[in-house]
Amino acid sequence: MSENVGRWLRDEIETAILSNEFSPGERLDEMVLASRFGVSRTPVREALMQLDAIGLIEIRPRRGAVVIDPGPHRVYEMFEVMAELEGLAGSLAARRLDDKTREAIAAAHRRCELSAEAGDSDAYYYDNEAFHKAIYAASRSDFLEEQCTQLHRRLRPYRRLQLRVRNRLATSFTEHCAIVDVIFAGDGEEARRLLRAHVGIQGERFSDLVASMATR
Amino acid sequence: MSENVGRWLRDEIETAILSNEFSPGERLDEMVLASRFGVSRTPVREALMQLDAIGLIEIRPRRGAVVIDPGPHRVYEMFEVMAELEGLAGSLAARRLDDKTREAIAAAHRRCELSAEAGDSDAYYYDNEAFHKAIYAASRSDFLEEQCTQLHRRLRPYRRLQLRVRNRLATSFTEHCAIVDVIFAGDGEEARRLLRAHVGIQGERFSDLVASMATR
DNA sequence: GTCAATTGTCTTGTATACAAGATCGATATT
DNA sequence: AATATCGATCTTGTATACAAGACAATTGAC
Repeated sequence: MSENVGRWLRDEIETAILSNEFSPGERLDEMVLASRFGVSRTPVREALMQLDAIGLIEIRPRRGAVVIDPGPHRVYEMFEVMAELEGLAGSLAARRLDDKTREAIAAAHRRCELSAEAGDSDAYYYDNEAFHKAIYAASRSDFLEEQCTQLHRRLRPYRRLQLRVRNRLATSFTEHCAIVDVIFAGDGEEARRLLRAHVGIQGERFSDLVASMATR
Repeated sequence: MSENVGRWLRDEIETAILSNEFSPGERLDEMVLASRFGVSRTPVREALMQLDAIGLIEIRPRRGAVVIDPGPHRVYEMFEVMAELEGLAGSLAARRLDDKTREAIAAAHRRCELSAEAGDSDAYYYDNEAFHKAIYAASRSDFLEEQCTQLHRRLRPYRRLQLRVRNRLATSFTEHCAIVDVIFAGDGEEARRLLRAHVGIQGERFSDLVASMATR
Protein backbone atom coordinates (compact mmCIF):
# COMPACT_ATOMS: atom_id res chain seq x y z
CA MET A 1 0.00 0.00 0.00
CA SER A 2 1.48 3.23 -1.18
CA GLU A 3 2.23 6.16 1.05
CA ASN A 4 -0.74 8.31 0.18
CA VAL A 5 -4.20 7.01 -0.29
CA GLY A 6 -4.69 8.72 -3.65
CA ARG A 7 -1.86 6.83 -5.32
CA TRP A 8 -2.85 3.59 -3.68
CA LEU A 9 -6.39 4.04 -4.98
CA ARG A 10 -5.09 4.79 -8.45
CA ASP A 11 -3.21 1.48 -8.55
CA GLU A 12 -6.16 -0.33 -7.02
CA ILE A 13 -8.70 1.01 -9.51
CA GLU A 14 -6.27 0.62 -12.41
CA THR A 15 -5.79 -3.02 -11.53
CA ALA A 16 -9.54 -3.48 -11.24
CA ILE A 17 -10.02 -1.99 -14.70
CA LEU A 18 -7.21 -3.96 -16.33
CA SER A 19 -8.42 -7.18 -14.76
CA ASN A 20 -11.84 -6.42 -16.16
CA GLU A 21 -13.52 -6.15 -12.78
CA PHE A 22 -14.76 -2.81 -14.03
CA SER A 23 -15.91 -3.40 -17.59
CA PRO A 24 -15.42 -0.93 -20.43
CA GLY A 25 -18.25 1.58 -20.49
CA GLU A 26 -19.04 1.03 -16.84
CA ARG A 27 -19.75 4.11 -14.79
CA LEU A 28 -17.52 4.69 -11.78
CA ASP A 29 -19.45 6.31 -8.95
CA GLU A 30 -17.24 8.30 -6.61
CA MET A 31 -19.34 7.57 -3.53
CA VAL A 32 -19.46 3.85 -4.26
CA LEU A 33 -15.69 3.69 -4.68
CA ALA A 34 -15.17 5.82 -1.57
CA SER A 35 -17.24 3.56 0.67
CA ARG A 36 -15.82 0.43 -0.95
CA PHE A 37 -12.28 1.47 -0.06
CA GLY A 38 -13.27 3.12 3.19
CA VAL A 39 -12.07 6.62 2.33
CA SER A 40 -13.68 9.92 1.48
CA ARG A 41 -14.39 11.19 -2.01
CA THR A 42 -11.33 13.42 -2.18
CA PRO A 43 -8.65 10.76 -2.72
CA VAL A 44 -11.05 8.87 -4.99
CA ARG A 45 -11.36 11.94 -7.19
CA GLU A 46 -7.60 12.37 -7.26
CA ALA A 47 -7.20 8.76 -8.35
CA LEU A 48 -9.82 9.20 -11.06
CA MET A 49 -8.17 12.36 -12.36
CA GLN A 50 -4.92 10.45 -12.74
CA LEU A 51 -6.58 7.57 -14.54
CA ASP A 52 -8.20 10.10 -16.84
CA ALA A 53 -4.81 11.66 -17.56
CA ILE A 54 -3.36 8.22 -18.34
CA GLY A 55 -6.28 7.51 -20.65
CA LEU A 56 -7.85 4.57 -18.86
CA ILE A 57 -11.09 6.34 -18.00
CA GLU A 58 -12.89 9.39 -19.29
CA ILE A 59 -14.34 12.03 -17.00
CA ARG A 60 -17.07 13.96 -18.73
CA PRO A 61 -17.83 17.22 -16.91
CA ARG A 62 -20.72 16.86 -14.48
CA ARG A 63 -21.46 13.43 -15.86
CA GLY A 64 -19.01 11.25 -14.03
CA ALA A 65 -16.28 8.82 -14.99
CA VAL A 66 -16.63 5.84 -17.30
CA VAL A 67 -14.12 3.14 -18.18
CA ILE A 68 -12.90 3.67 -21.71
CA ASP A 69 -13.71 0.94 -24.18
CA PRO A 70 -10.83 0.85 -26.65
CA GLY A 71 -12.65 -1.37 -29.12
CA PRO A 72 -10.91 -3.90 -31.39
CA HIS A 73 -9.59 -1.35 -33.85
CA ARG A 74 -7.94 0.79 -31.22
CA VAL A 75 -6.48 -2.25 -29.49
CA TYR A 76 -4.98 -3.16 -32.84
CA GLU A 77 -3.47 0.31 -33.09
CA MET A 78 -2.05 -0.05 -29.60
CA PHE A 79 -0.40 -3.35 -30.53
CA GLU A 80 0.99 -1.67 -33.62
CA VAL A 81 2.71 0.98 -31.50
CA MET A 82 3.76 -1.63 -28.94
CA ALA A 83 5.42 -3.65 -31.70
CA GLU A 84 7.36 -0.60 -32.80
CA LEU A 85 8.55 0.25 -29.30
CA GLU A 86 9.53 -3.33 -28.56
CA GLY A 87 11.40 -3.43 -31.84
CA LEU A 88 13.39 -0.38 -30.77
CA ALA A 89 14.01 -1.90 -27.34
CA GLY A 90 15.27 -5.08 -28.97
CA SER A 91 17.60 -3.29 -31.33
CA LEU A 92 19.07 -1.21 -28.52
CA ALA A 93 19.36 -4.28 -26.30
CA ALA A 94 21.31 -6.11 -28.98
CA ARG A 95 23.77 -3.26 -29.27
CA ARG A 96 24.14 -2.47 -25.57
CA LEU A 97 24.03 -5.92 -24.03
CA ASP A 98 26.28 -6.60 -21.05
CA ASP A 99 26.74 -9.55 -18.71
CA LYS A 100 23.99 -8.60 -16.29
CA THR A 101 21.24 -7.88 -18.80
CA ARG A 102 22.29 -10.87 -20.87
CA GLU A 103 21.91 -13.16 -17.88
CA ALA A 104 18.54 -11.58 -16.98
CA ILE A 105 17.20 -12.27 -20.48
CA ALA A 106 18.61 -15.80 -20.48
CA ALA A 107 17.05 -16.56 -17.09
CA ALA A 108 13.62 -15.28 -18.12
CA HIS A 109 13.91 -17.24 -21.36
CA ARG A 110 14.66 -20.46 -19.46
CA ARG A 111 11.59 -19.94 -17.27
CA CYS A 112 9.50 -19.45 -20.40
CA GLU A 113 10.86 -22.73 -21.75
CA LEU A 114 9.77 -24.61 -18.63
CA SER A 115 6.24 -23.15 -18.69
CA ALA A 116 5.92 -23.75 -22.41
CA GLU A 117 7.01 -27.39 -22.11
CA ALA A 118 4.59 -27.86 -19.21
CA GLY A 119 1.87 -26.28 -21.34
CA ASP A 120 1.05 -24.06 -18.37
CA SER A 121 -0.63 -21.09 -20.01
CA ASP A 122 -0.90 -19.03 -16.82
CA ALA A 123 2.72 -19.54 -15.83
CA TYR A 124 3.85 -18.74 -19.36
CA TYR A 125 1.84 -15.54 -19.22
CA TYR A 126 3.87 -14.31 -16.26
CA ASP A 127 7.22 -15.60 -17.52
CA ASN A 128 6.57 -14.07 -20.93
CA GLU A 129 5.95 -10.71 -19.28
CA ALA A 130 9.23 -11.02 -17.36
CA PHE A 131 11.01 -11.92 -20.61
CA HIS A 132 9.77 -8.82 -22.39
CA LYS A 133 10.57 -6.63 -19.40
CA ALA A 134 14.10 -7.99 -19.37
CA ILE A 135 14.47 -6.78 -22.94
CA TYR A 136 13.08 -3.35 -22.06
CA ALA A 137 15.64 -3.11 -19.27
CA ALA A 138 18.43 -4.28 -21.54
CA SER A 139 17.68 -1.39 -23.91
CA ARG A 140 19.28 0.84 -21.24
CA SER A 141 16.84 3.58 -22.09
CA ASP A 142 14.87 4.50 -18.99
CA PHE A 143 12.26 6.43 -20.94
CA LEU A 144 11.72 3.65 -23.45
CA GLU A 145 11.50 1.12 -20.64
CA GLU A 146 8.82 3.21 -18.94
CA GLN A 147 6.82 3.65 -22.13
CA CYS A 148 7.00 -0.05 -22.92
CA THR A 149 6.03 -1.06 -19.40
CA GLN A 150 3.09 1.32 -19.38
CA LEU A 151 1.73 0.19 -22.73
CA HIS A 152 2.38 -3.43 -21.82
CA ARG A 153 0.22 -2.97 -18.71
CA ARG A 154 -2.65 -1.60 -20.76
CA LEU A 155 -2.43 -4.43 -23.23
CA ARG A 156 -2.06 -7.07 -20.55
CA PRO A 157 -5.66 -8.35 -20.69
CA TYR A 158 -5.50 -8.80 -24.46
CA ARG A 159 -2.12 -10.48 -24.42
CA ARG A 160 -3.58 -12.94 -21.96
CA LEU A 161 -6.46 -13.65 -24.30
CA GLN A 162 -4.06 -14.16 -27.18
CA LEU A 163 -2.20 -16.92 -25.39
CA ARG A 164 -5.40 -18.92 -25.29
CA VAL A 165 -5.67 -19.27 -29.04
CA ARG A 166 -4.56 -22.47 -30.69
CA ASN A 167 -0.84 -23.23 -30.54
CA ARG A 168 0.02 -19.67 -29.64
CA LEU A 169 2.05 -20.75 -26.64
CA ALA A 170 4.43 -22.96 -28.59
CA THR A 171 4.67 -20.47 -31.45
CA SER A 172 5.45 -17.69 -29.03
CA PHE A 173 8.28 -19.62 -27.42
CA THR A 174 9.79 -20.53 -30.78
CA GLU A 175 9.82 -16.84 -31.66
CA HIS A 176 11.46 -16.06 -28.32
CA CYS A 177 14.30 -18.44 -29.17
CA ALA A 178 15.04 -16.65 -32.40
CA ILE A 179 14.85 -13.28 -30.67
CA VAL A 180 17.28 -14.32 -27.96
CA ASP A 181 19.68 -15.64 -30.58
CA VAL A 182 19.85 -12.43 -32.58
CA ILE A 183 20.03 -10.20 -29.50
CA PHE A 184 22.89 -12.27 -28.11
CA ALA A 185 24.52 -12.15 -31.53
CA GLY A 186 24.33 -8.36 -31.37
CA ASP A 187 22.22 -8.06 -34.51
CA GLY A 188 20.12 -5.01 -33.69
CA GLU A 189 18.25 -4.72 -36.98
CA GLU A 190 17.22 -8.36 -36.99
CA ALA A 191 16.14 -8.12 -33.34
CA ARG A 192 13.99 -5.14 -34.26
CA ARG A 193 12.40 -7.03 -37.13
CA LEU A 194 11.71 -10.21 -35.15
CA LEU A 195 10.28 -8.40 -32.14
CA ARG A 196 8.04 -6.28 -34.33
CA ALA A 197 6.69 -9.44 -35.93
CA HIS A 198 6.40 -11.18 -32.57
CA VAL A 199 4.38 -8.43 -30.92
CA GLY A 200 2.40 -7.14 -33.87
CA ILE A 201 -0.92 -8.53 -34.88
CA GLN A 202 -1.10 -9.49 -38.50
CA GLY A 203 -3.54 -11.38 -40.66
CA GLU A 204 -5.85 -13.88 -39.03
CA ARG A 205 -4.53 -13.09 -35.56
CA PHE A 206 -6.59 -9.91 -35.68
CA SER A 207 -9.81 -11.84 -36.07
CA ASP A 208 -8.66 -14.12 -33.26
CA LEU A 209 -8.30 -11.03 -31.12
CA VAL A 210 -11.71 -9.69 -32.05
CA ALA A 211 -13.30 -13.05 -31.40
CA SER A 212 -11.69 -13.41 -27.99
CA MET A 213 -12.63 -9.86 -27.05
CA ALA A 214 -16.27 -10.51 -27.86
CA THR A 215 -16.54 -13.52 -25.58
CA ARG A 216 -14.65 -12.38 -22.53
CA MET B 1 -11.17 27.84 -20.77
CA SER B 2 -12.26 24.29 -20.27
CA GLU B 3 -15.48 23.24 -18.62
CA ASN B 4 -14.08 22.32 -15.25
CA VAL B 5 -11.44 24.28 -13.43
CA GLY B 6 -9.26 21.24 -12.77
CA ARG B 7 -8.71 20.49 -16.44
CA TRP B 8 -8.24 24.14 -17.26
CA LEU B 9 -5.59 24.40 -14.57
CA ARG B 10 -3.87 21.28 -15.84
CA ASP B 11 -3.50 22.81 -19.30
CA GLU B 12 -2.47 26.13 -17.82
CA ILE B 13 0.22 24.68 -15.57
CA GLU B 14 1.37 22.29 -18.29
CA THR B 15 1.82 25.19 -20.68
CA ALA B 16 3.68 27.12 -18.01
CA ILE B 17 6.04 24.19 -17.47
CA LEU B 18 6.62 23.51 -21.16
CA SER B 19 7.24 27.19 -21.85
CA ASN B 20 9.78 27.11 -19.05
CA GLU B 21 7.93 29.60 -16.89
CA PHE B 22 8.26 26.98 -14.18
CA SER B 23 11.82 25.70 -14.41
CA PRO B 24 12.81 22.07 -13.89
CA GLY B 25 13.34 21.36 -10.23
CA GLU B 26 11.13 24.24 -9.18
CA ARG B 27 8.75 23.56 -6.34
CA LEU B 28 5.07 24.12 -7.07
CA ASP B 29 3.26 25.42 -4.01
CA GLU B 30 -0.43 24.58 -4.00
CA MET B 31 -1.46 27.74 -2.20
CA VAL B 32 0.59 29.96 -4.47
CA LEU B 33 -0.95 28.38 -7.56
CA ALA B 34 -4.43 28.55 -6.02
CA SER B 35 -4.24 32.25 -5.32
CA ARG B 36 -2.51 32.95 -8.63
CA PHE B 37 -5.40 31.41 -10.55
CA GLY B 38 -8.04 32.57 -8.08
CA VAL B 39 -9.32 29.13 -7.09
CA SER B 40 -9.07 26.93 -4.03
CA ARG B 41 -6.51 24.22 -3.44
CA THR B 42 -8.78 21.37 -4.50
CA PRO B 43 -8.72 21.89 -8.27
CA VAL B 44 -5.03 22.78 -8.06
CA ARG B 45 -4.34 19.43 -6.42
CA GLU B 46 -6.37 17.64 -9.08
CA ALA B 47 -4.37 19.35 -11.80
CA LEU B 48 -1.11 18.43 -10.11
CA MET B 49 -2.15 14.79 -9.74
CA GLN B 50 -2.79 14.67 -13.47
CA LEU B 51 0.54 16.24 -14.33
CA ASP B 52 2.17 13.70 -12.04
CA ALA B 53 0.40 10.89 -13.87
CA ILE B 54 1.58 12.28 -17.22
CA GLY B 55 5.12 12.51 -15.90
CA LEU B 56 5.65 16.25 -16.07
CA ILE B 57 5.98 16.76 -12.34
CA GLU B 58 6.72 14.54 -9.38
CA ILE B 59 4.69 14.61 -6.19
CA ARG B 60 6.69 13.27 -3.30
CA PRO B 61 4.47 12.37 -0.35
CA ARG B 62 4.24 15.17 2.19
CA ARG B 63 6.98 17.04 0.36
CA GLY B 64 5.13 18.71 -2.43
CA ALA B 65 5.36 18.81 -6.21
CA VAL B 66 8.44 19.65 -8.23
CA VAL B 67 8.86 20.07 -11.97
CA ILE B 68 10.76 17.10 -13.35
CA ASP B 69 14.12 17.86 -14.90
CA PRO B 70 14.61 15.33 -17.69
CA GLY B 71 18.29 16.07 -18.13
CA PRO B 72 20.13 15.83 -21.46
CA HIS B 73 20.38 12.05 -21.46
CA ARG B 74 16.68 11.49 -20.87
CA VAL B 75 15.77 14.11 -23.48
CA TYR B 76 17.93 12.16 -25.88
CA GLU B 77 16.02 9.00 -25.01
CA MET B 78 12.75 10.81 -25.59
CA PHE B 79 13.88 11.93 -29.03
CA GLU B 80 14.90 8.36 -29.75
CA VAL B 81 11.38 7.12 -29.03
CA MET B 82 9.88 10.09 -30.88
CA ALA B 83 11.92 9.19 -33.95
CA GLU B 84 10.61 5.65 -33.84
CA LEU B 85 6.99 6.72 -33.51
CA GLU B 86 7.29 9.30 -36.27
CA GLY B 87 8.89 6.67 -38.45
CA LEU B 88 5.89 4.43 -37.93
CA ALA B 89 3.53 7.32 -38.60
CA GLY B 90 5.34 8.07 -41.83
CA SER B 91 5.29 4.51 -43.04
CA LEU B 92 1.58 4.19 -42.33
CA ALA B 93 0.90 7.55 -43.93
CA ALA B 94 2.68 6.48 -47.10
CA ARG B 95 0.54 3.38 -47.35
CA ARG B 96 -2.79 4.91 -46.37
CA LEU B 97 -2.60 8.29 -48.05
CA ASP B 98 -5.79 9.70 -49.54
CA ASP B 99 -6.68 13.00 -51.19
CA LYS B 100 -7.50 14.84 -48.00
CA THR B 101 -4.45 13.88 -45.96
CA ARG B 102 -2.24 14.33 -49.02
CA GLU B 103 -3.46 17.87 -49.47
CA ALA B 104 -3.04 18.61 -45.74
CA ILE B 105 0.59 17.50 -45.86
CA ALA B 106 1.23 19.42 -49.08
CA ALA B 107 -0.29 22.59 -47.62
CA ALA B 108 1.77 22.38 -44.42
CA HIS B 109 4.86 21.69 -46.50
CA ARG B 110 4.24 24.80 -48.61
CA ARG B 111 3.94 26.95 -45.48
CA CYS B 112 7.23 25.50 -44.24
CA GLU B 113 8.82 26.47 -47.54
CA LEU B 114 7.71 30.08 -47.18
CA SER B 115 9.00 30.37 -43.59
CA ALA B 116 12.26 28.67 -44.50
CA GLU B 117 12.86 30.96 -47.45
CA ALA B 118 12.07 33.97 -45.27
CA GLY B 119 14.50 32.62 -42.68
CA ASP B 120 11.76 33.18 -40.08
CA SER B 121 12.73 30.74 -37.34
CA ASP B 122 9.63 31.33 -35.22
CA ALA B 123 7.21 30.91 -38.10
CA TYR B 124 9.05 27.80 -39.24
CA TYR B 125 8.73 26.41 -35.73
CA TYR B 126 4.94 26.55 -35.95
CA ASP B 127 4.70 25.42 -39.56
CA ASN B 128 7.05 22.54 -38.86
CA GLU B 129 4.81 21.42 -36.01
CA ALA B 130 1.79 21.54 -38.31
CA PHE B 131 3.71 19.53 -40.91
CA HIS B 132 4.52 16.77 -38.48
CA LYS B 133 0.99 16.73 -37.13
CA ALA B 134 -0.33 16.36 -40.66
CA ILE B 135 1.77 13.20 -40.97
CA TYR B 136 0.49 11.87 -37.65
CA ALA B 137 -3.07 12.40 -38.87
CA ALA B 138 -2.30 10.78 -42.22
CA SER B 139 -1.21 7.63 -40.40
CA ARG B 140 -4.92 7.05 -39.73
CA SER B 141 -4.07 5.56 -36.37
CA ASP B 142 -5.81 7.53 -33.65
CA PHE B 143 -3.71 6.00 -30.90
CA LEU B 144 -0.44 6.64 -32.68
CA GLU B 145 -1.52 10.20 -33.44
CA GLU B 146 -2.26 10.78 -29.75
CA GLN B 147 1.05 9.31 -28.63
CA CYS B 148 2.98 11.36 -31.16
CA THR B 149 1.15 14.56 -30.27
CA GLN B 150 1.72 14.04 -26.56
CA LEU B 151 5.43 13.33 -26.91
CA HIS B 152 5.80 16.17 -29.39
CA ARG B 153 4.33 18.53 -26.79
CA ARG B 154 6.83 17.45 -24.19
CA LEU B 155 9.72 17.85 -26.58
CA ARG B 156 8.48 21.19 -27.89
CA PRO B 157 10.91 23.36 -25.92
CA TYR B 158 13.89 21.34 -27.10
CA ARG B 159 12.78 21.25 -30.71
CA ARG B 160 12.59 25.01 -30.56
CA LEU B 161 16.14 25.19 -29.28
CA GLN B 162 17.31 22.88 -32.03
CA LEU B 163 16.06 25.19 -34.75
CA ARG B 164 18.41 27.87 -33.47
CA VAL B 165 21.55 25.93 -34.26
CA ARG B 166 23.51 26.73 -37.39
CA ASN B 167 21.78 25.98 -40.67
CA ARG B 168 19.26 23.69 -39.00
CA LEU B 169 16.33 25.50 -40.59
CA ALA B 170 17.48 24.97 -44.18
CA THR B 171 18.59 21.40 -43.47
CA SER B 172 15.24 20.62 -41.89
CA PHE B 173 13.31 21.85 -44.89
CA THR B 174 15.48 19.89 -47.29
CA GLU B 175 14.73 16.77 -45.31
CA HIS B 176 11.02 17.62 -45.38
CA CYS B 177 11.13 17.69 -49.17
CA ALA B 178 12.55 14.19 -49.35
CA ILE B 179 10.02 12.95 -46.80
CA VAL B 180 7.10 14.39 -48.73
CA ASP B 181 8.40 12.82 -51.92
CA VAL B 182 8.60 9.29 -50.54
CA ILE B 183 5.29 9.51 -48.68
CA PHE B 184 3.56 10.71 -51.84
CA ALA B 185 5.31 7.92 -53.74
CA GLY B 186 3.83 5.45 -51.29
CA ASP B 187 7.22 4.15 -50.14
CA GLY B 188 6.48 3.31 -46.51
CA GLU B 189 9.85 1.86 -45.58
CA GLU B 190 11.78 4.78 -46.99
CA ALA B 191 9.43 7.23 -45.26
CA ARG B 192 10.11 5.43 -41.99
CA ARG B 193 13.85 5.64 -42.50
CA LEU B 194 13.89 9.30 -43.48
CA LEU B 195 11.60 10.39 -40.66
CA ARG B 196 13.63 8.47 -38.12
CA ALA B 197 16.75 10.21 -39.31
CA HIS B 198 14.97 13.58 -39.43
CA VAL B 199 13.67 13.42 -35.86
CA GLY B 200 16.45 11.52 -34.17
CA ILE B 201 19.48 13.16 -32.67
CA GLN B 202 22.71 11.72 -33.85
CA GLY B 203 26.35 12.62 -33.52
CA GLU B 204 27.24 16.25 -32.97
CA ARG B 205 23.60 17.29 -32.80
CA PHE B 206 23.50 15.79 -29.32
CA SER B 207 26.21 18.11 -28.06
CA ASP B 208 24.36 20.97 -29.74
CA LEU B 209 21.32 20.00 -27.71
CA VAL B 210 23.24 19.77 -24.45
CA ALA B 211 24.85 23.11 -25.12
CA SER B 212 21.57 24.83 -25.86
CA MET B 213 19.94 23.27 -22.78
CA ALA B 214 22.67 24.62 -20.55
CA THR B 215 22.19 28.20 -21.63
CA ARG B 216 18.44 28.49 -21.68
C1' DG C 1 31.96 27.73 18.81
C1' DT C 2 29.60 23.91 17.03
C1' DC C 3 26.33 20.31 16.96
C1' DA C 4 22.11 18.31 18.27
C1' DA C 5 17.49 18.35 19.91
C1' DT C 6 13.13 20.40 20.48
C1' DT C 7 9.58 23.42 19.28
C1' DG C 8 7.02 26.15 16.14
C1' DT C 9 5.38 27.13 11.68
C1' DC C 10 4.27 25.88 7.14
C1' DT C 11 2.56 22.63 3.76
C1' DT C 12 0.42 18.71 2.42
C1' DG C 13 -3.29 15.01 2.99
C1' DT C 14 -8.01 13.84 3.99
C1' DA C 15 -12.71 14.81 5.25
C1' DT C 16 -16.87 17.24 5.06
C1' DA C 17 -20.05 20.79 3.70
C1' DC C 18 -22.32 23.36 0.25
C1' DA C 19 -23.59 24.70 -4.49
C1' DA C 20 -24.73 23.80 -9.25
C1' DG C 21 -25.81 20.99 -13.04
C1' DA C 22 -27.69 16.52 -14.92
C1' DT C 23 -30.75 12.71 -15.04
C1' DC C 24 -35.01 10.56 -14.39
C1' DG C 25 -39.75 10.42 -13.37
C1' DA C 26 -44.27 12.31 -13.01
C1' DT C 27 -47.88 15.05 -14.56
C1' DA C 28 -50.29 17.67 -17.76
C1' DT C 29 -51.52 18.78 -22.34
C1' DT C 30 -52.30 17.76 -27.14
C1' DA D 1 -51.65 7.33 -25.67
C1' DA D 2 -47.57 9.86 -26.50
C1' DT D 3 -44.68 13.68 -25.83
C1' DA D 4 -43.00 17.64 -23.61
C1' DT D 5 -42.07 20.27 -19.61
C1' DC D 6 -41.30 20.91 -14.87
C1' DG D 7 -39.48 19.40 -10.59
C1' DA D 8 -37.14 16.43 -7.29
C1' DT D 9 -33.25 13.81 -6.30
C1' DC D 10 -28.76 12.39 -7.00
C1' DT D 11 -23.99 13.28 -8.37
C1' DT D 12 -20.34 15.97 -9.36
C1' DG D 13 -17.45 20.30 -8.63
C1' DT D 14 -15.37 23.51 -5.48
C1' DA D 15 -14.33 25.41 -1.02
C1' DT D 16 -12.99 25.17 3.59
C1' DA D 17 -11.67 23.06 7.87
C1' DC D 18 -8.79 20.10 10.44
C1' DA D 19 -4.96 16.82 11.23
C1' DA D 20 -0.38 15.17 10.62
C1' DG D 21 4.19 15.19 8.86
C1' DA D 22 8.36 17.90 7.26
C1' DC D 23 11.50 21.68 7.52
C1' DA D 24 13.74 25.40 9.76
C1' DA D 25 15.18 28.12 13.47
C1' DT D 26 16.46 28.76 18.04
C1' DT D 27 18.24 27.32 22.25
C1' DG D 28 20.87 24.50 25.19
C1' DA D 29 24.71 21.50 26.14
C1' DC D 30 29.33 19.86 25.41
